[in-house]
Amino acid sequence: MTQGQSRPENTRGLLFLTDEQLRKGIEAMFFAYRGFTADPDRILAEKSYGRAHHRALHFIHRSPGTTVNNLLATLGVTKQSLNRVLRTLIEDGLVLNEVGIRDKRQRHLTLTDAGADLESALSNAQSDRMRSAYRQAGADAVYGFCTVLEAMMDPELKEHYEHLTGGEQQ
Amino acid sequence: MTQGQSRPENTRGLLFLTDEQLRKGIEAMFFAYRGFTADPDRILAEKSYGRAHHRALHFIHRSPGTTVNNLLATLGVTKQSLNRVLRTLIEDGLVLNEVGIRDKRQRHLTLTDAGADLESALSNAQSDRMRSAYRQAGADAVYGFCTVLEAMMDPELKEHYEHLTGGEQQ
DNA sequence: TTAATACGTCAGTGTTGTTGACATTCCAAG
DNA sequence: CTTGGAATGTCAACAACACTGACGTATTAA
Repeated sequence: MTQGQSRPENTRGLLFLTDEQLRKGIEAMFFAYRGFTADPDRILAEKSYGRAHHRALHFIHRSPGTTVNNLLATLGVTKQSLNRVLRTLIEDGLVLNEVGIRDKRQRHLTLTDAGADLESALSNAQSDRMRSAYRQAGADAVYGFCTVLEAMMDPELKEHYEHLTGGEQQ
Repeated sequence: MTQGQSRPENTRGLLFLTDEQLRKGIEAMFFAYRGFTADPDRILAEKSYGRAHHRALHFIHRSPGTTVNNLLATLGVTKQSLNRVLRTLIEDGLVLNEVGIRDKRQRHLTLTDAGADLESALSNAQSDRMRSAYRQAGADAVYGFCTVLEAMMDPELKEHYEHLTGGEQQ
């Protein structure tokens, strides 16, 4: 905090928000997201992968055995777009693609050891910055951070976010 | 908050953070950023512009008369990439490009009335969601939100962020 | 048997980013 | 006044990642 955001005041139960405060939040999101992706991007560039590969690895790690359709809905891209990424990951031996048992149309996606290694390298790079930011900001700030982010999500996306924590998937 | 993030505990002055908490923050950033850009993206799609046009309009609005080099540093892209975007904005009469007086090599960028109109439409769409999220989350959460985001920025980017608030630009 | 689902793929297109090379204009230092 | 370098603009080529539309193939379910 060098200059810091002035704390919005709560008058008569309704939060008073100036344009300045809102604009500052918008710019904070822009600049912070750049920092958020910077570290994994450097690792990915070495291996000539992109952010899309990172996202796929992350969510496959998070929900091992997930199906293509599940991943599609979580990532919010078209199957053609995801397929391009998945194909290279499978060819390179980072992701396993297994035909479903109950439903043979489905393909279950899992990380191989190599895939888990890369995912973990990317995840660590990102987590390091996140941890440092959390520690700088303090416990209460972290709680507020997540609360605002959750309130900012599209309701449909928020469901995916919450499902991940529940740990379903099949 | 349906499930919510468990509040990290502050033991012996050092914030204790589980992998789960960090991962949740990472996913929150991912899903929230999608919501963050969704509304302006819809407006931009109608006019066959992209996010890059939005960013350019935003920062020109924020610092009227800024130079191309200033904008370049703030946006963190190459001049070729920015030039493509600026050219269409100038051709379409949304941005004014004036040769500098003190230094005639520089081009000073300003929004035209039409440019200001579009910028304001985009900004309002984004601010509406931000305001709603802020109100849902409450004043303390907003303060924490900005604090963590600022701690997440690259130091060099953070300077740009802070300069904007100071309101410099010659 | 038929319709719908899950997946993959081919082809084309658009936005946004990147390098590298090169020209122009202009300021400032020698 | 010449020259080096900074600021700007432009051309070409390329890559990542998104999109649409169309088609094919299993497989499941009605």
